[in-house]
Amino acid sequence: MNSEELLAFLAAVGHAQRLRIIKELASGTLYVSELARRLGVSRPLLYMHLERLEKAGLVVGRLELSDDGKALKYFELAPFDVQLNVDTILAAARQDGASETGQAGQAE
Amino acid sequence: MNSEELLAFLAAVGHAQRLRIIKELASGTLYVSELARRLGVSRPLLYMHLERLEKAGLVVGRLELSDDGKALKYFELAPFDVQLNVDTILAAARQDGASETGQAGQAE
DNA sequence: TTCATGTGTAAGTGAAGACTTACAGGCGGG
DNA sequence: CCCGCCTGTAAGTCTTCACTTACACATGAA
Repeated sequence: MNSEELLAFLAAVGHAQRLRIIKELASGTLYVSELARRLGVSRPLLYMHLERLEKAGLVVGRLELSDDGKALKYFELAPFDVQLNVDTILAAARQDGASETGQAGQAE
Repeated sequence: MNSEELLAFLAAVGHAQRLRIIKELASGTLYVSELARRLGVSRPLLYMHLERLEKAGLVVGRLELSDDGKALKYFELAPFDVQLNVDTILAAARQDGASETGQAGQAE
């Protein structure tokens, strides 16, 4: 994880609404409209946030067909675990220059 | 650490400039003007960021008098270490309602 | 006194992003 | 056909926040 990815991650989580989304999804997968109702948030707004969370790798969405033929966009939490301290940040910065040496290390 | 504090922390770190400030301060304490020069940032702007970092508890500043009588505002990193995953976030949320029971637990 | 260093803040500009309203569909059922 | 549910996205508004310029003030040295 380099600086850019770390930043995207932190900026994604560092927002009240998105934190709420994570909390809600923690209890299980939901589709967008249902999630919007639970959070009391407009669907387009929720879309924006989900998009951002997905880009940062915090959630993943998939389109599914329900029994009665309706298309439902389900979102679920992606497992993430980032230790945040000075060393972590410096380590991320060190990755920036390093041109992907080593054959595809662990976790991204 | 409750949701509010966690959010302040994440929002503080989730910004490119402030991440740079942390990196720079990682190598040692600096006073504002010097830090501004190193980062190539205007001093008032740096002030804003430092203020935010200080509120979130990431840095601490103290005013000192140099040998030649000049007042220098030094900033240094405060030790921080936050594990960021779903459980951590849910744990923070759980603290929100809990009205400070238990006599002053560890770390804030 | 003037110049160079520093702290601190006020006030304005500008861009980013959060949020809304409004629309384009698709499907099933009355 | 017209509702009810859903997915998408476009196009605005509006607020927040990043950032600049400009000032007031203090000190030590020339």
